[in-house]
Amino acid sequence: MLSQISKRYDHNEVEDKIYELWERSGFFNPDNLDVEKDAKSYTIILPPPNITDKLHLGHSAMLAIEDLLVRFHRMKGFRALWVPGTDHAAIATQNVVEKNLLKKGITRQSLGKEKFLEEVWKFLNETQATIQHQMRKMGASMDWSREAFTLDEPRKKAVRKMFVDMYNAGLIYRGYRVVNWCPRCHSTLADDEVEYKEETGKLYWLKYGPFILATSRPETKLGDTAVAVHPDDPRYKDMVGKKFMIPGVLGDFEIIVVADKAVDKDFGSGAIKVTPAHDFADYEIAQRHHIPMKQIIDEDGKMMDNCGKYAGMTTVEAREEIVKDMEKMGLIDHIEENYVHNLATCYRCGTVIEPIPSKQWFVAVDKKIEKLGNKSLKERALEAASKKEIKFIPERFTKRYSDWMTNLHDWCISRQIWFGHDIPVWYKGQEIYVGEVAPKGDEWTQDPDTLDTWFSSGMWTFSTLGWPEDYKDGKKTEDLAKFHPTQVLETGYDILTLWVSRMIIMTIFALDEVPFENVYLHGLVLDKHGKKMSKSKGNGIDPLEMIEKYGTDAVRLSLLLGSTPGNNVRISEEKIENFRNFVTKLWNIYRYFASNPRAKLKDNIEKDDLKSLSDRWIVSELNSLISEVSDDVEKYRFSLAGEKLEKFTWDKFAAWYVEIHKMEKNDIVLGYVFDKILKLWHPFTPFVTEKIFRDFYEDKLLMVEKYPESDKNLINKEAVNEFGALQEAISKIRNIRTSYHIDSKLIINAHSENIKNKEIIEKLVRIKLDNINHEMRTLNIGNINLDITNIIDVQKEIASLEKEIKNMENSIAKTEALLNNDNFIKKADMDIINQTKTRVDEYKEKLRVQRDLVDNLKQL
RNA sequence: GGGUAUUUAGCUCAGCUGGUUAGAGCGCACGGUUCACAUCCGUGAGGUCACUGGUUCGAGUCCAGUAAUACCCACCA
Repeated sequence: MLSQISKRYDHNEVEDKIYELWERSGFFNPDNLDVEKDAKSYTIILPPPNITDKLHLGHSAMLAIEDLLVRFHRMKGFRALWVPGTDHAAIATQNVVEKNLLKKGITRQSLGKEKFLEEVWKFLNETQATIQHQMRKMGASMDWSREAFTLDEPRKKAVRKMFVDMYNAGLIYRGYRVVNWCPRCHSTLADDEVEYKEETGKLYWLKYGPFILATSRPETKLGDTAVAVHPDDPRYKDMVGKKFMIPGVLGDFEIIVVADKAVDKDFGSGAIKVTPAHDFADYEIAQRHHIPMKQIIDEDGKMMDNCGKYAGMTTVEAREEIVKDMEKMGLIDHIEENYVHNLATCYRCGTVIEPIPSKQWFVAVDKKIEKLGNKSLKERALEAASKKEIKFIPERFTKRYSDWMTNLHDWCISRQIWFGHDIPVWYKGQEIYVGEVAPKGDEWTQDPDTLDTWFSSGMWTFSTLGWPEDYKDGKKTEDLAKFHPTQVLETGYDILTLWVSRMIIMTIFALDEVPFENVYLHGLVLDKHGKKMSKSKGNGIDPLEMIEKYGTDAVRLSLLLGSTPGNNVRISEEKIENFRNFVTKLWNIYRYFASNPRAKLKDNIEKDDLKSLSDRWIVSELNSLISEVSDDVEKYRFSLAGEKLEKFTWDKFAAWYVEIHKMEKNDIVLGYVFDKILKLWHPFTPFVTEKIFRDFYEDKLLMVEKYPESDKNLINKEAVNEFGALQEAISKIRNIRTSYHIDSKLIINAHSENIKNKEIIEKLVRIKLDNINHEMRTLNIGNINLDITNIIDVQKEIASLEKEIKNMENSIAKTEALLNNDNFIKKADMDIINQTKTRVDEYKEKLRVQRDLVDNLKQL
């Protein structure tokens, strides 16, 4: 059989075929799984990647983790479902397509909406196909029959219904407000889509009628309608409530002085100018004091017609001009250079944000409604976390979520871009119609805006599971009943607030339940220097290239091991290469195994099948491993689980048991352990394990085999201890061989009065054991006497042994002191005390052996 | 300004509820290739677990503080 098995594991040859086999089997779809009638479902909805680009290594990490979870639970007998999909990423996609078109000299406006959208769809069909291909290459066991897109027909329908329902419940309203406006994207942005960048600018101190006050934006003076001071500030007490005429570059204008606690007495002069239309804090002050609003900046970020000679300038141009003019008029007190402050920019394109007033659609997060038990969306969303209906892994993110949710303002959901979900609202003069389908009659025009991309992705867990069809009269049916709430949302911590919190809000409203029971947050994938991978830096690692070079299994392992939840992972090609070596190791174990024509995988074993110490030992270790690994995976400790598996496979099984099998030839045990190894590894490295398994069973799939259960009866502590002693003796002899440069081919004579495991020792350390006590200079290891005549440097060996003896004596002293400590005896657990006692006995025994050894050497 | 995390071997990182002589991979040193595997095997060197206190019979692990680093949130005119 071995001759037919290729010497190398050729992942490129194997992987696509295996994936096709899985896909054709239909088992990605839980409806086809052969599970118990009352089997629980296990659902993960894939966080849909943006169709703006192909997948990067961060996505690969996400896919590796989710596939691990899904495969694990599928093998555990769950109705496992993983729904794939992609996100239309409204603004981001529009920007990418716009940029591409600009390279050809075409602008969005010149194409017109319809033609432009055609270009967008052309683009997204391509990237979508690439993404689907990449997911398959990662081995993702997703149910493609349920694949979704945030902007396909079913999702459009769901979004429309959601909007209408929320509107009817009074949670969606239209308001005229100051919003974050990106003059480049020509659209609003949500608060958390704004990025702040530090900038060194100037702080202008203005002579402002009776005041002197500081501002970084003197051009907004044209829109000022008030001055605000702190109510307790004695300097301005008498001025509150009075009106003043302020000299300005376009003539005098009137302001009113108001007292508001938002003002910081200690900053600047303690008085601030209020520009309600172009500053959030000012807008809020204006609301509280009923101050009028005067808009001076338009949607292009330019000064409006009411700005006299400054009209048409950008804010930056206007600032320079106005400052010049104010200086001429003597209105500038002084200018502070190098003033460091934060600049609000658009997270998609980096353009400076202008706060401007605008009519937009909002979701009210603080409004209490009956449907939510007279609570607000915010209250219910906070409850979900505090009542642990949703658990965060790692737990610390609960706090981040709650803090963010507590400070949430009404969510602006309308966007002035072309690509996205249409808003199901129609206008006829002053009349407004909100409904899932357009009202009859020609005179109605639909709202030209589209919805924030998070509105549709916020519905992702249920819009993909048949909502609204599978939800009648508050009852879930079909898929929605079977698979919702989902078990885990696995995603990067960077979108905890952007996305996760919105899903919670939307789902609570639509279904009166949480979207998922657990939120597992993985870190960012960084390069080996801890830097973010990016195209511009050229430090990115392309997942497909790595898969091609090292195989998917190796790539998956490099992303799963050596990391902890919520922490960033550094990855390098060397790391991937390393795990490729492990996959090769697994393959070589298989080659050894299959070199025996009688080799068969064995699902079960009887105690009688265990013939030797080695058998009892490896089977015991295996069964301990099974329960630990299951437990680790269930508790999201993938890295730990993988490391334990690796250690078992490489160090225990390959390095020890397989070597011993060459002598003992217990094929049953070998087949049993190997069978379990393949199953335990499958969720981590699905391809190589499936390939090996299929070589034994043409008509079965490892993917749907039962996950191993630990059999406690096979755990044998004595065997583990005894084998440990054997390993130690062998290591010691090997150690002696290397430290004294004994020719590796030289077979050392040795004798023992009571030889156990003779063959193993002889073979593994190249000695010849007999039980006749010759007259020879010997070195005693355990109960083995090595004939070291003329071989070793006695003094050197004594010195090294004495060092060990000293260490051992220290350990004994420390442990005995502990045992003599009354407090320890009184307070420690009985188990711990017993363990400690056993330990001290073991130490003493070792010490005795070593002392004998030294005495023995000294006599030579 | 507020918050969270990180700090363990030369490098990258594990270490779950406090309890053996703190681990892995890479790198390094030495030795090894007919016998599954040089993408390998064997042996070894290398750590005051950032620092200072505290709680405890017992601290890498818990608490407080300090320092460095990273990130998040808020935004102040």
